[in-house]
Amino acid sequence: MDNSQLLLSNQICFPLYSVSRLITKAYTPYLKKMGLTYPQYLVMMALWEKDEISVNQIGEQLLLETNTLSPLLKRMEKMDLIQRNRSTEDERCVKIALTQKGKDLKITAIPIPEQLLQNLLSENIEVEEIVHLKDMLTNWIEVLAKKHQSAERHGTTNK
Amino acid sequence: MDNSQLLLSNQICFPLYSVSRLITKAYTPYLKKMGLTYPQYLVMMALWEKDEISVNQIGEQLLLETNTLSPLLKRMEKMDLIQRNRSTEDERCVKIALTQKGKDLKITAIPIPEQLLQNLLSENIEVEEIVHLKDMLTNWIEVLAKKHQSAERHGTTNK
DNA sequence: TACTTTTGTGTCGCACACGATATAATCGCA
DNA sequence: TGCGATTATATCGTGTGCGACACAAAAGTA
Repeated sequence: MDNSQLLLSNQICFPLYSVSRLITKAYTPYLKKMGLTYPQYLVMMALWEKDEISVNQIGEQLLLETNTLSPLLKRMEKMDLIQRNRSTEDERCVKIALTQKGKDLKITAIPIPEQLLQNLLSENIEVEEIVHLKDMLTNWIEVLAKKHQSAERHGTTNK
Repeated sequence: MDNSQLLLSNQICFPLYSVSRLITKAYTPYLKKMGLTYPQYLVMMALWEKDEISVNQIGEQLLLETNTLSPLLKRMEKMDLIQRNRSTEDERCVKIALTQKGKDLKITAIPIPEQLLQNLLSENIEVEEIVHLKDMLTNWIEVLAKKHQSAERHGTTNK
């Protein structure tokens, strides 16, 4: 029987999974200095871009569910990086706002992407290749995330 | 100050992280029928390729540490998919062998990669793009994993 | 041989991810 | 207005990942 497709080397999933973890690992030493984990760093970047957004809005940007974000945000509140406040207009919403400490951390974070880039370049990976990869993946996100969202709306769980 | 690099949209890390999770999620319904999680599926693929290998060898292929694999393999043993036996030549090694049930599961698994591929193609993602992406990422793995291994050998923990 | 180092596996603790489900607030509509 | 459907957030349970560390077996070395 033909099982060549079952070879690890022939699947797109495994390289994606591995490279994602390897890149996260490459970030870790830099983030550790700030006391952040990688997903926490993503939340901070979302907030540095636009402050005072709801849990849901963060989830839409990072493609994370609230059941992942809720505990994560509570940890970040305990670290005094953010504040969680229930919105007055809509009591269901929890607005996430940066504390001064959270805002200040941005200065420390700014050089990190450049340092990571230099890391990759020193490994003989070309800038063009990185940009190309980023654009391809961003396109995939659009396609795959849209599918996921529409599946949610129409209810995949046939209870 | 210039902080354009801090934008989520300008980083390679975030698309990698998201697409990896989205692809894993695309696999989940197929794997669920077999009672496997995604990392368990990876272990099974490694074993279908070559049976009776050590925990370490699985870790080298999947780029996972033994502290991740040990509990995972114990769960798979409880599911009667594999057997764990300490090697007689080297008492430190634990050899992982497929059970009959584990071997039989391969038949069920064979059509999965093709189905996933069809999923992607129906989203207007070209085969050439997938192959291209796979090759690029496989190259990155080589570069990033080698770096990681050499860092381990020379000891990053300066105790 | 005795002792140090390395190797292979494992436990522990912490932080995600996410499916399933709960709960309260808001919305939509008859 | 009233009430079922939807929405926003959260809790719980399970399964990874991984840093730190433990421990025994094997390898290296004086």
